[in-house]
Amino acid sequence: MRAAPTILHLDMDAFYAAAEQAAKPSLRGKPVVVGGLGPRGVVATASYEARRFGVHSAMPMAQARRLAPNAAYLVPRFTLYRAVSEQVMELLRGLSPLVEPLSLDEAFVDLEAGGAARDAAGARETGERLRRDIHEVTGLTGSVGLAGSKMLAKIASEEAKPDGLVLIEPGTERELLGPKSVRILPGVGPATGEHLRRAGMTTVADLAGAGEDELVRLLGKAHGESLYRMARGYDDRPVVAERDAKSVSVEDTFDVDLHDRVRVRMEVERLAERCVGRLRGAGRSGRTVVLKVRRYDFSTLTRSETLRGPTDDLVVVREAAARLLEGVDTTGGVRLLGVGVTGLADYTQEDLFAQAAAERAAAETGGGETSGTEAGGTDAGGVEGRWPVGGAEGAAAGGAGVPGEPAGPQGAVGAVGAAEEVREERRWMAGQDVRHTEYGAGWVQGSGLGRVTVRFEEPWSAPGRVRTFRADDPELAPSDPLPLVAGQSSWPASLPKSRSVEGGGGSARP
DNA sequence: TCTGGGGTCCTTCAACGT
DNA sequence: TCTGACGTTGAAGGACCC
Repeated sequence: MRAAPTILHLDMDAFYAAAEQAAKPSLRGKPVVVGGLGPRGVVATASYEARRFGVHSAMPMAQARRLAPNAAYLVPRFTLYRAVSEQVMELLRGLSPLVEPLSLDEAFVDLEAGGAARDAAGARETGERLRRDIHEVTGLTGSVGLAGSKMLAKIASEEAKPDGLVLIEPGTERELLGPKSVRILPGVGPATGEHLRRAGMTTVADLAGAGEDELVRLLGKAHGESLYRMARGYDDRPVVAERDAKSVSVEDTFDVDLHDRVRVRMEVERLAERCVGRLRGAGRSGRTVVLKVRRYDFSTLTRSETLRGPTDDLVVVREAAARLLEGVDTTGGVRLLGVGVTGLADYTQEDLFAQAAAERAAAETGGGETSGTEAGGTDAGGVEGRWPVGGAEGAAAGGAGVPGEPAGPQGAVGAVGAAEEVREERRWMAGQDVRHTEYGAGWVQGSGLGRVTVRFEEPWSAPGRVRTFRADDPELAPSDPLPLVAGQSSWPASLPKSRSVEGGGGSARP
């Protein structure tokens, strides 16, 4: 434990929803829910207005719609969130070289390493200045926690929400933690919480009083020991700036369970392509291929195969995934499929060719495959953190589904199809940025039946008017997100190209 | 109309080599 | 040569986090 509260935890308030409200003046002060719009979507973030109706993260979207039928339901726009996140992280890096991002909207900062604060007063002033800067640059609010450890700084920022700052003075930790629920400690989720409750422990003080041996007996060595330390306020985990990923994976939940074995195999191949695209985008290769299957009854199983050496070869990964699928019974239906690679190594050319050659020789498949690397590289490469945008298709858009089999996630097929058939019907997602040659910038409020409704407004304008167009109106085009604050010179100039065909349909106001 | 996606870490068990 | 102890590795699953 440090002598001064110089670990800072920043947590942006209802980040995705707040960014949407900042971008769309007509939604300010209104309930906004961001998440998957398909029949199996869940809530990613709800604005504070929506939370008053009981809507919260990870809730099934259908349930959210029942609780808050008049909220705006939007598909996530990671392009925007990433750009705003980068602005925030840049401000944090101005405070210290030791910044540990946890996600797009959260990070730890070691203020001591940056010399930004040496005592409580200095830390508080730095935190308040940061909050002002964030609001000035992004138009959004964030909550700041300051303490002598990561655990306490995170608890402090939670207490500070929304739009506040809380500092925990060293020496007050146990008194502060004691009466709180065990669930505030990192690593205590629903299962561990219930386990502890059955053992008669509901507060942090109960854990501290139980003793290390008892917690180890209940939860195992690693978990028990770390929890005992945390319960007494000890946490010496350092802020770590750079972390190498240990695995890369992609998965898709289908709108309707898949029963056709051929279709299942095809989806596994597509997932392998996307996975390898991401792997290569990160300049990595991996040794263990993992197949994940969630069945109709939500039971999940994984199968894995470790290769002789690391690879980033599409053919190798695809064939390994296909072999793993052979050993899985899919009768009854498949709800989700995933393909991942673990045991990551840094990419080397030698590894690639040696492994590819060895695997091909061993498998003796050949089958007309050439190098097969192009598909993986161009498909979904580099697009990470995607929401299941495909889930919004089919059911909501009411078109362009795959005949026979219900429409599932369509990322790869959609993109390929669009390249060949430019005249194909355009699809619009609720919340998507657009530009009209006459009316300017706006966003899709809803679409369907060959029509798209657009609200024309900008982050710095008054709430705008709504107009409806034909879905194939040539004057309407997808566009990149605008900065949330007018005249942003620091707004990332090279935003990823907007993905116009990644989903469609749905409505912000059903 | 129940329950996403992308991760990390830990535990258990079995196989295998020494 | 056989057997047990032990460490390592791989496979699978579970809990947790955002």
